[in-house]
Amino acid sequence: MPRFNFMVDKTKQNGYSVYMVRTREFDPTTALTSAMQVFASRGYSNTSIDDVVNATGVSRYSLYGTFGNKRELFEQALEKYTEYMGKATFMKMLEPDSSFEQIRATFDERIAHMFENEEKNGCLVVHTAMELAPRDKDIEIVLNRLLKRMSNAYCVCLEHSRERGEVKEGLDPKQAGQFLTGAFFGLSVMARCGFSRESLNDYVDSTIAAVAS
Amino acid sequence: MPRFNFMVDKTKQNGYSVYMVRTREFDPTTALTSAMQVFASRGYSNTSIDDVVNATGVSRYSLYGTFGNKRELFEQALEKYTEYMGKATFMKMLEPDSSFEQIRATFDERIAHMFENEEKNGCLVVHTAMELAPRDKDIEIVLNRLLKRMSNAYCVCLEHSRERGEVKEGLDPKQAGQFLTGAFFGLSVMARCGFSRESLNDYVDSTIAAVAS
DNA sequence: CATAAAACAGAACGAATGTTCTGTTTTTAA
DNA sequence: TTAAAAACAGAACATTCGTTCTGTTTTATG
Repeated sequence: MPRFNFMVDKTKQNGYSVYMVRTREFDPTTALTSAMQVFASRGYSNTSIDDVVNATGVSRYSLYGTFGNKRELFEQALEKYTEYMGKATFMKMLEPDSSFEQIRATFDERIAHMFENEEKNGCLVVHTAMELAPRDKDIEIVLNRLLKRMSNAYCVCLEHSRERGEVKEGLDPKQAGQFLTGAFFGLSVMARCGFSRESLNDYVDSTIAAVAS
Repeated sequence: MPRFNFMVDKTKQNGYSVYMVRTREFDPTTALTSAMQVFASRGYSNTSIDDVVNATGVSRYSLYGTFGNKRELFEQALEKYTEYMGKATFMKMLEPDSSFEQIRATFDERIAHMFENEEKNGCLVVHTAMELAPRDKDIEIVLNRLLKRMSNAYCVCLEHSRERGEVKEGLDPKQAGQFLTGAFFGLSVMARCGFSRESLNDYVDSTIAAVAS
């Protein structure tokens, strides 16, 4: 007696039985986005299924039916987060004419995101790095890959800028890309320690200045 | 029927009754240190009282009798952590002849601390900033004060170095101090994302180079 | 309309965890 | 030696939380 959607025999057309049955009342994609936001705000352990139910408006049953369990739901949320975190700003750094403005944009976007909510948004990457990565190799790999991608994007942008003589003498773009990535996450920690938006902007100024000529 | 030490009527001499009673079998200071280490590794929520019992070798009863409850124990552990975190290295930066070597030492000490354990040590400040600060104003204040102290120490050291012409032109020491503090915590996040010790050393190189002339 | 089957709502269950309670042991002044 | 009282060990309790179960509703085909 498979009661869950995902248990349905997928050999039948569309994975549904010959009867069309009751339709879903929620959109899994938007539900996942809401879940992702709760996790980003509170981390994994401090977010209960009830929190997710409240945030998404989706019933416990449907959450389990659609996403498996809390852990799998989280993993999908993390995947979505790492895929989309600052995607637009990071993509722009890969374009041939990218410059420091694009580097700054990645930080600005983050600050804006953190102050979006009254209860300040947290960074799911930092949350996960602290509470799960040390005990879960798979999670660590996901995060490590993300940070490598970010470092690379910064690196590429610095190489573009260097051709125009905008980069500090003797700077190794690869190493500097990694530096910017670390500084990027330091920002999230400072924000959670109650630093003002102006302070964070100063911090970004210093960070950019560190690699500019 | 006060069974706990702290409930004893302190009006009697030494806070003890006329009878000297059974002596404590553990040292509260070393127990607090052990508890602090467990919290630093797993954070608040992911550390159970059983974990603390195992780490300290102190019974549940004695923990409650000595420290109150989990929350108060944590607060004392956090206080101890913020008081002693890199105290030696940060103090040295305040001395008149301090230089970049002292700045580097704060980062080096941190890296050494993180790789001290097989299961890498985490940073209790980052843990707490993420999971408690947003919902507890008192905790946020404690962390904010610590970060301000750290920023100031970096600032003072930069002013010393500047007099010897070792600091980058046009750098604002106060702002740069804050920058170094943020970069300091970025380090912890990268470590938890599986970056190698060499990578972290490169990161420190870049950070120091950002403020040096 | 009848029916199969999934979506739904919420009760129920089991495990984990923070906290308290109970009975025993230890200590030293009287 | 006695006695008072805290330290101790571990059982017990209450709550929270992840997960599953049960009964009802909805859908559209036969």
